Amino acid sequence: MTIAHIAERAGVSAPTVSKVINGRPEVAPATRQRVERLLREHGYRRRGGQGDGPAGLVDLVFTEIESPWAMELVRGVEASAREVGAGVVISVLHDRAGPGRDWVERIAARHTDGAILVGSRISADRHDRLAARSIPFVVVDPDGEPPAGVASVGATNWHGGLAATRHLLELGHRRIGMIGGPPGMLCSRARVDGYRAALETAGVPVDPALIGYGDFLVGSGRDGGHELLSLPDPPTAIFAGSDMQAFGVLEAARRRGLRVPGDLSVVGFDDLPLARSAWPPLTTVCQPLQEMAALATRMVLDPSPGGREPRRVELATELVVRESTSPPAGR
Amino acid sequence: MTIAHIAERAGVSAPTVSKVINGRPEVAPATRQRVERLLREHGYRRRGGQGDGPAGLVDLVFTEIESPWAMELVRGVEASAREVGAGVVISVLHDRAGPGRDWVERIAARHTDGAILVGSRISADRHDRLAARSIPFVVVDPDGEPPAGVASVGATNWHGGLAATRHLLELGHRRIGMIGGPPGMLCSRARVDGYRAALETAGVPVDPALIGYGDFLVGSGRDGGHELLSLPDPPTAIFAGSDMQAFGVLEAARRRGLRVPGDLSVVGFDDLPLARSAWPPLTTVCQPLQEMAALATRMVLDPSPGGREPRRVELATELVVRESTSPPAGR
DNA sequence: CTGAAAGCGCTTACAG
DNA sequence: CTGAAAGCGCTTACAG
Repeated sequence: MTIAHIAERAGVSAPTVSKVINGRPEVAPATRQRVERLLREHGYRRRGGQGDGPAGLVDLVFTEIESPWAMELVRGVEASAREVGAGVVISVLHDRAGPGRDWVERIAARHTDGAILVGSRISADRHDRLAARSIPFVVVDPDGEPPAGVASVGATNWHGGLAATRHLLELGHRRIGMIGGPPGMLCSRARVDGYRAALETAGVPVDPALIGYGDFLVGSGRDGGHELLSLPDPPTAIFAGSDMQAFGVLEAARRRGLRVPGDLSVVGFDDLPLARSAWPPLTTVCQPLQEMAALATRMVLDPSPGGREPRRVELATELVVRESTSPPAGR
Repeated sequence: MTIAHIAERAGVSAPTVSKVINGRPEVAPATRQRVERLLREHGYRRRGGQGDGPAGLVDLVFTEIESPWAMELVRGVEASAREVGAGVVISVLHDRAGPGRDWVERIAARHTDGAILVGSRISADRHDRLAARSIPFVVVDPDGEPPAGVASVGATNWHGGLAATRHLLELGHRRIGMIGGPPGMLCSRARVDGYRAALETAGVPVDPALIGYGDFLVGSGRDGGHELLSLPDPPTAIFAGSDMQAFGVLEAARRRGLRVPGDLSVVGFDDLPLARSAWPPLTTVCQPLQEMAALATRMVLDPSPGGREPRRVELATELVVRESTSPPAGR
């Protein structure tokens, strides 16, 4: 499928199609739309010479890569990209607002076969530009509700939050603190809502003073932990929105001379490899990060000519009980 | 610099140059050599059309990415690549023997601007192929002595091992265990040699039973820790070749009911962000991973027309004393 | 806003 | 083993 083919079908000349692809301004809106639609329908790809073929590249775009959490995703994407001989291009946005205006042009210039966005937004404009160049893409753990027609991959965060909180309730805890991730992120909100749902189902009142928010990193767990433990009536258990936050809570507890789980039970979320080596080994909600990454990669790289309609997939989470939880001291 | 220019200078036709670049067999050895030399000297890069310019891609090749250690390198490379608008392609070899035969062809096909190899070997064959396509490359923490003419980046590992061991000696320890990384890796051997040098300088005999080797990951620290602590005359301090191994040692100590640093002092190597959040906060040797990565990226991406001769650079390490070390119990 | 013409860098098929 | 010729996909400069 070359520029000439598209031009013929659109009833325009090759140069005009070239201009549309390169985002030149001097094209009539109606023409641009007609050409973009054909480009998309035929899955046009630039070929940089006689028989270049696809570049064999997936773009993996993070907002931050401070947590080992990101590495799990990298491992998953790398492994499935390798299976089909593709390379993985990593970039870091440092901004949850999503990729900038010229991002699509940059990745198109390197002939990327598809893009995976992690934890960011995707504007309608970026979405349209990707579609015009038929670069498939998926959002993992989107920040906010993605626009209609955007495929996404996540985990059953609500269920995870429910299971974690239920576990603490079953051990006999009644004052259970929660330190969530960024409140704007769907995955984070769902975990908090699962926590609330478990409390409400058990007839335990939800105390807003027991709910804090952070950024999924160690520091926010430490700060949130100190805050909750300074309360006049402190919690006997804390559910953290991520394993890193849980590590921060452990640190805060130790600094205050509290033993875990004797004086304070702690539950994390993610089940990073490190959770097993923490002290005490961390009870946490396992989300299959590598599988999520592999699925996103396949969605983006596999032509699957029939099923091009965008999907929203949530993979199952599972509570993993280790040694950081026990009945509260009073019992 | 186009194929036509090279052809003119080599006194051959453009198709012949094209054949050399694409590794076609039907070129006389003498011609091939002459063309390859010119290609290299002029830093020829394929341009996939009128004004494609460089692809803006750095290949970052790991043998494994299980440790958060790898993420620090990724962060450093990504940050400096971004400065010059380049993307970072990550791949994982799962083999310390280095990249396979067709690796150079694959990265050349995507027009990579340079390659950074982490912790692997680079064969003379791969080296020659990279040179023929003038793809600059650097090895970070090479496995074994790299061939002559290969640029490398590392840290002052020997000094780090010396400083860590000296610190333990100054605290009064005399039986100091060491759990090193893979004995084949230069960075690992240098740390062990620094340990030996410190002991010898202090007049403390080196006991081979106190030296173990592993793979830089948590598991090998745990296993090595248990082994050392099972000795009839166990060490009062352990120096681990990496922070992850030190975490494993902490785990082994706790499983045996030993307190750190009361019953056992532990020193790591790397100073990962996690070292600060460990319990107790880990005394460790800081190596500037992000700076090492940034330097490697600049070496590979910066044309620096004058200074093309390969360099070997070691960045300084520094002991960071936290709370996992103290005088031995007897004192 | 559009396209015929010229041009770019590269590759292929084939004659020698 | 080599290269003149033809061709590919794309872009640019410019006339209308």
